[in-house]
Amino acid sequence: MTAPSVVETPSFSPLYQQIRTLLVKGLEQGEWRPGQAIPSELELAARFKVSQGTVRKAIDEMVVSGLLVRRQGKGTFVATHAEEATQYRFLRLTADDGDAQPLKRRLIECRRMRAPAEVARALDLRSGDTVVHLRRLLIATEAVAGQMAEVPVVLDDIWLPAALFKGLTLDSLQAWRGPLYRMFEAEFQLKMVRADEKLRAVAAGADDAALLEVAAGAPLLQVERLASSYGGRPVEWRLGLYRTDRHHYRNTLT
Amino acid sequence: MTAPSVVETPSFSPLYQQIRTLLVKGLEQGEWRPGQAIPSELELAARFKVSQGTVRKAIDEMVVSGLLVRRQGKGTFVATHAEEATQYRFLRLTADDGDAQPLKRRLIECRRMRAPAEVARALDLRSGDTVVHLRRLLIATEAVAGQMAEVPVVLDDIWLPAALFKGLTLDSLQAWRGPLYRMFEAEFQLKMVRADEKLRAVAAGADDAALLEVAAGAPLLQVERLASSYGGRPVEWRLGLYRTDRHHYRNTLT
DNA sequence: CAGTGGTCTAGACCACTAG
DNA sequence: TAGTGGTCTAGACCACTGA
Repeated sequence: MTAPSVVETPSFSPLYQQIRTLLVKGLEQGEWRPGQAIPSELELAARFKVSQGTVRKAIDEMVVSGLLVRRQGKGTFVATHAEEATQYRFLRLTADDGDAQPLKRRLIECRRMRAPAEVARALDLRSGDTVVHLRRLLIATEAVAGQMAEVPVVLDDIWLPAALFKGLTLDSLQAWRGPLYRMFEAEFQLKMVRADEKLRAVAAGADDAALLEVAAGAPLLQVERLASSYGGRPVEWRLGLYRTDRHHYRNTLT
Repeated sequence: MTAPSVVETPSFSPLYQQIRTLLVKGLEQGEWRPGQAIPSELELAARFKVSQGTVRKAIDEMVVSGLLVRRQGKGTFVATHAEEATQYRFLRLTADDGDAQPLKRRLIECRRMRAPAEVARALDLRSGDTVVHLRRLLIATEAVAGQMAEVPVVLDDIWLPAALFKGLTLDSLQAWRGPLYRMFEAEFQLKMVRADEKLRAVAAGADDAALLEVAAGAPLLQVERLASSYGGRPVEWRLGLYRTDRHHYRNTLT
């Protein structure tokens, strides 16, 4: 048989990469929503006029990069922040004693503003564009001196391009029960696919210290995160301050 | 053709996984050393009596996990810490301005001792076993106030099971030019394959502060690392203190 | 040029899921 | 049972490397 061609995408790259590109485009355009199944491998092979193996290889890569999830006997599904075993897929903070109590959320602020220079640069906006600024606490429930107590562990400042988050208000946020990224997925059709973080140790300022219930000047782990959606398009910039007296940030290198 | 079998490994798992296991065993036993080529795919297929595609899939996984490296037209090679583009494959610290000057090393200490409880637990030793304790600085050369200056950025305390590092001395370490993990590979046939890190923000103690040339109490990024070799066997435990005033620890989530 | 990894096909059979 | 992903084969051709 002669080599098939995917006429829709010119340019020369392996077939399976072209197919991956087409599938990613489908995800971007919402052809298949998070949690839904994409067509079967044989169906896609027929549609693109390639063999099942080629489709398989394209899907393999997307599975590795966290875009899709396979379930044997059922199908291949669009990855979602909804049904993660762990509530927070991107949060690398773990309790030292390993217990994984769910975290409580407390929203402190939600307002629209002109993008500060640093935020505009990170989100690739023009310096005048409007952003939504959120500030919130994540609170752990843990045994302290024999008593169960609520201890704030994360203070996040979050900036979002207002153009992408129309209708986001303090009320709608407070009504939402569940992780932010799940809400972004459900309400704004924006799926966070990748995040790049820069970590530093910093001394707590007075305000942040008060919110996190530590002494001013106490060491905190600062996590600067740029999260992006399918095309690598930056969609959120956040600055987190983590208390690491009873928690730590875990990472694996290979 | 009837299904082939790999008689050497009973148990039921996919053929390609059995082959991966055999290849990993070859790496553990030093059949192929870091930097060397393993046999070609066709040769391995013949040896194991499977098709090339099956060997390919086994190798694919090992490439993803960083054990092997493919070079088209040349062969498949055992990954090594020797010829990394970046000198330090496992060091996630980056200068804020992005410039990647090589770091200088200064060895402060190398002595044998009974394993402290914490170290013994991490390295899976009995609490009486001997360990080698190293202490060293990594020093960056950077422009400070228009002048090039040497600034200490990392202080590492490193513990190694003495039984695995016979003959390691301060002199031999100081004679070695290059990353530590390259030396472990070359001198002790121990390749670091994986590392698990726990990050915290801490306040600098007096001694550490002096070595890193910061004020006592200054915030530092503490990186606890357990590095392991092929079988997942822990081989090194280290506690690093990173200055993050001009550097940051980078990480990508997917 | 021969030898390597890289892509692609076509078809077989297995393992799992669900009606 | 039908439909899905998972494994495996055999063989074709391409792209790159180095003698």
